[in-house]
Amino acid sequence: MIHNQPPQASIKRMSVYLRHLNHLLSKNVKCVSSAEIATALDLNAAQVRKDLTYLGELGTRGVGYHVKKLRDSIIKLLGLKTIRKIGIIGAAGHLGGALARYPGFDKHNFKVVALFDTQNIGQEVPNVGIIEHIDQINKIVAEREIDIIVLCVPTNVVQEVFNKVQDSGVKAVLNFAPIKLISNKDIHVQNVDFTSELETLSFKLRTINPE
Amino acid sequence: MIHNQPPQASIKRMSVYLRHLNHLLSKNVKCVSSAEIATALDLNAAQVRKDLTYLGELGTRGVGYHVKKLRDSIIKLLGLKTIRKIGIIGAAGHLGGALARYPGFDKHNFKVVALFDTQNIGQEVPNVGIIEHIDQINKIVAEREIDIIVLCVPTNVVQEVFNKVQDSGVKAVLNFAPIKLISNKDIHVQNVDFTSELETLSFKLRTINPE
DNA sequence: GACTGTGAAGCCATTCACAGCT
DNA sequence: AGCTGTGAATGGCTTCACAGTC
Repeated sequence: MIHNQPPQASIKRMSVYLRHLNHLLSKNVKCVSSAEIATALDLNAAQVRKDLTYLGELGTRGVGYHVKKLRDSIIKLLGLKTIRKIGIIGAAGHLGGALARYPGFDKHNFKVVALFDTQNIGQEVPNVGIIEHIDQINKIVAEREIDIIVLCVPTNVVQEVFNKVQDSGVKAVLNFAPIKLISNKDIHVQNVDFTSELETLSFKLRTINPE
Repeated sequence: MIHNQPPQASIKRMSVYLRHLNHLLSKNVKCVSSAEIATALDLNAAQVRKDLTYLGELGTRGVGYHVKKLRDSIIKLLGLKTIRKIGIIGAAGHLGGALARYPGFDKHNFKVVALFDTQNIGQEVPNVGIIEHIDQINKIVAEREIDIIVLCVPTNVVQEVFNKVQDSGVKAVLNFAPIKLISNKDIHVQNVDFTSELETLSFKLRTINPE
């Protein structure tokens, strides 16, 4: 059967599968069934199978999936065979600084190669690098072949900073500010919005414990 | 018309509307149409109207929506009329520390009332509080009426910590670790998974720039 | 004329159910 | 027997299109 692009929802789950497969590999598990994956991740087994067919027909009927093959296919699908290079803007702030020091990037095939801010220029984050001025962004993006810019700047300046990022030629942005960024170019934007998640929790609490 | 509970997707957008309405209020805008909201937030106007009817029939045909009334209704729907109290576990870490210092909580009707860790007990986060040992969680949750626990602990211990959190009687958890938490009680869990967002970006980059 | 509220239609994602391998 | 791959059925969300109101 010919497979189209996997839908957005499947892509999100691919990340989740990838982590679980890494976990299984670390426990030396060689083979896994869709039902086992579904149980571990609280999903439907049919959905797991349907998602995995976007990778090709990797399973063996009556047996299951080969963990390593599956993992490698997901890494390939997600474009993680080569390490993705990240630049963090707002690295002098608390959140930016925390991300710069996040130890999990290596394991996930990402690498922080640049730190930007308008303050604390020259300050070093051990094992990562030195904070550089955001005005250098065009040059540094090109030189270090940055794939993704992570925006950790206050909400009131994020649109302005985002405009500079667009001009730098970067094609993907991860935005931590709780605001919809307006873009005029073809640039991919994903948002991490913990405020919204907190408000969702607040709503759910309300249904248990209404006024 | 009788309205049921708004669907999950609408709740997520309520957060987004709330922020936009706050923004409009700060610019002294009194009245807004569904089309204006839709343009600003990159949504469909019919969807905005449908979402807003979950709040009741607040609009005026031919005119639009009263910004303040709309805002108050969303705050009520999301259960944010009373401030929601937050406890942060892993407050001695980089991410937990950054969240403890996040200045946006006030504006969003959340308040950090407890900081937990197993290290750096007694250390102070200015204007927030002192880091206390996680073994105190049951007592502190009850005393300070904590609504939501934010988990900023390393992936390899998060399930273990989550088990303690469940026993503490808290009813909502925001988890920053990239793993599916297994729960045995009725507890609401939302996840913030920036690793997954990064992998989504990596996938999108791949379609521009395939191997 | 402008804009809301909403049934109906359309679209996407999930789940079912079973044929097809091993 | 056990498990995958997948068409068909279902369910949920989004968008259309227009009647209803100011």
